[in-house]
Amino acid sequence: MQDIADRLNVSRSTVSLVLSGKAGSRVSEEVKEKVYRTARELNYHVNELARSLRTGASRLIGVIVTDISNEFFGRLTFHIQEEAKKAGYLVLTANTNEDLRDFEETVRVLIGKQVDGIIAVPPPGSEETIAYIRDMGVPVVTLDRACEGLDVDYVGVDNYGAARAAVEGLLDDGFRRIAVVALDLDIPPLNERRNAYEDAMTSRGLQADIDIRLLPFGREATFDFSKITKGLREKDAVFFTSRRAFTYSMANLAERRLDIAEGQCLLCFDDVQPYMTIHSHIRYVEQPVEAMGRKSFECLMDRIQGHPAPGRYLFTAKCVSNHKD
Amino acid sequence: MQDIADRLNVSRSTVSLVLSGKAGSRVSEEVKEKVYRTARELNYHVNELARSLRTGASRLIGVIVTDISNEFFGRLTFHIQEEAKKAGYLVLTANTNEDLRDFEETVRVLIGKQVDGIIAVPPPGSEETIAYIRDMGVPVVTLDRACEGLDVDYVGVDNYGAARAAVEGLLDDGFRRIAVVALDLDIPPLNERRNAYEDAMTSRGLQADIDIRLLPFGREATFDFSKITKGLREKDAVFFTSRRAFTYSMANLAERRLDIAEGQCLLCFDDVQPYMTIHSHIRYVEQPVEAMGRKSFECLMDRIQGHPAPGRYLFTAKCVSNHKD
DNA sequence: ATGAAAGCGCTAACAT
DNA sequence: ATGTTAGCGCTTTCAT
Repeated sequence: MQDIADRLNVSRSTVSLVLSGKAGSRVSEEVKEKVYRTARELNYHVNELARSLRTGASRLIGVIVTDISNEFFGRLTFHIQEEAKKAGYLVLTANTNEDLRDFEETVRVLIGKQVDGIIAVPPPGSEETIAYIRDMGVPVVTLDRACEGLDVDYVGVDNYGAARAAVEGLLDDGFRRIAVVALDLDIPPLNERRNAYEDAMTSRGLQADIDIRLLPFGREATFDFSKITKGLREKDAVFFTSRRAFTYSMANLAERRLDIAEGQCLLCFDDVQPYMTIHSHIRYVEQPVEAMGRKSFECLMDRIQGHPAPGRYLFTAKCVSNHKD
Repeated sequence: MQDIADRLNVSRSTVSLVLSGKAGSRVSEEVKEKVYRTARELNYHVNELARSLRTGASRLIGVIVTDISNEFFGRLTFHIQEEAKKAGYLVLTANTNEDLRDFEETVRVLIGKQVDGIIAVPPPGSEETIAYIRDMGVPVVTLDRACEGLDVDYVGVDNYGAARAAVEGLLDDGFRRIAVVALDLDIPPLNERRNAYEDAMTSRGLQADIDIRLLPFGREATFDFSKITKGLREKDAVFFTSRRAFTYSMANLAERRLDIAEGQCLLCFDDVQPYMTIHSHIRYVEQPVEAMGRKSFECLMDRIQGHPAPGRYLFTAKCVSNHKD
């Protein structure tokens, strides 16, 4: 910058004004032109770090998810990034693997990097950390999972409502003996979906048929899958409360050469469209991932721009089926 | 920092020394202790931006992929991030959607943010941009796709070798009429896989049976899928050159109620393990994603730490089958 | 063992 | 319309 100024016999401030687009009519067109040209010649790039230090805004946001390799979070992140790009922000992404320590550490590092805001999928027990972010004066919006009793932005889906409607749809269509296969993870969305199932069954007087199978969470978990799925063939329908529960089961079914019964209906919370060929009757609950990603970024921008009141945005999810008729 | 110094009647330098862990024996244990305590009391966090400005190292790296919501890239990114975390780096991620302009712009922004290095999946035609990054003095490693004629780090898989072995494996097992379904995208990995197929067929005197179906690239592409897949049922086997080609086809098959022929073998380049239930004979080529992710970060670190010579790391991919016997 | 001072590259009052 | 100056928060050499 000094180089440009020297070459042109103007001051650094003038160059700064021009290059940051804040010149307006304060600098003559002639000088502006020269500055631009010289900057190009010298292959000059502003040092955003220095700029951020001075302005107090890094134009960086942090996105903390459970696991970016999970397609659901991958898609959310993608849409957040596309919005961020338009708004001139860059996105720092990090994974928690549902680990609280990891989350805390990541938050610390992100704040150290002076991010202008954070969008986070809070792992279990992270309420304090979320409150801490907010108290540090860093705008934060929680995604996918709400933080109970915390007045902070939240963007998510109506898990209970969508799951309940889907299960009742099953019941309406004559599927009565419905089992659940779920990841053994204590997080709100999964809990709500299970609760919706239990309530739906109970409201139809089918509490005796409530049947929940838990899949251990974690990659390397070795366990007896066949034991967990024992008797599943006899069910009218199976409700998988997340894509991971579904794909995990499918993969294991394949390995053990088990199969799915003929007229059985498979219901999954989350898009499993590519699996529609597997079986003649699959239904899934489709979350509006793109809208959620966009909304969470929009929320964050509102907060960064000083909007005071946090909001809670609950999206509805619709059920899709591949069944004839 | 000044606050801490004031409270303790020491200088900022002393505080800095202690807090950055460079104190060694230069500061008395007593003062060190006090500094730590006071920092905690005041809830002090170093401003990494200022530190980076001063030290010239941002501890930030950029990862540019095609599309983070694609599971392959999501997993690569995940493993890069886990390595980065260990090494004390944060990762800025961005998507190009295979668009060159987008890539160039992203590179510009990342360099402006003073990233210490970039790991990139280069979109078609990005050789110049890659060279530019390098010439700017920013360490760069290309991932998944090599840049022809550019002496820059590269981490990828032996696409040709793995595809050729997989197709010849099919031929050895008596599948002769093999068709290809591929995304219509001019990128090295996809091209190599197609070439391997053509060469394998030709080497067995089956050039007359070469049959390649192209799927338009891009989300909103509307086209006549059934036209593209016409006659596929009659083939002995179908080779999908990428997961996207595979899942896309599966999704469409499902929609149109088409099906796959009995004894047919489905071969896919990339892990489609969860689909193993679909059909009795599926093979897929499994890329060592974790190793690739780790290696690319390791490479970048080498370069950042001043290692001079770029390397090319070609991983081998193995073929997996679900067929009995 | 500790402090003073300069400076990383930029911006923004304020002055001219 | 342009320049001067101070300073963002930190590190680091050089003195003491």
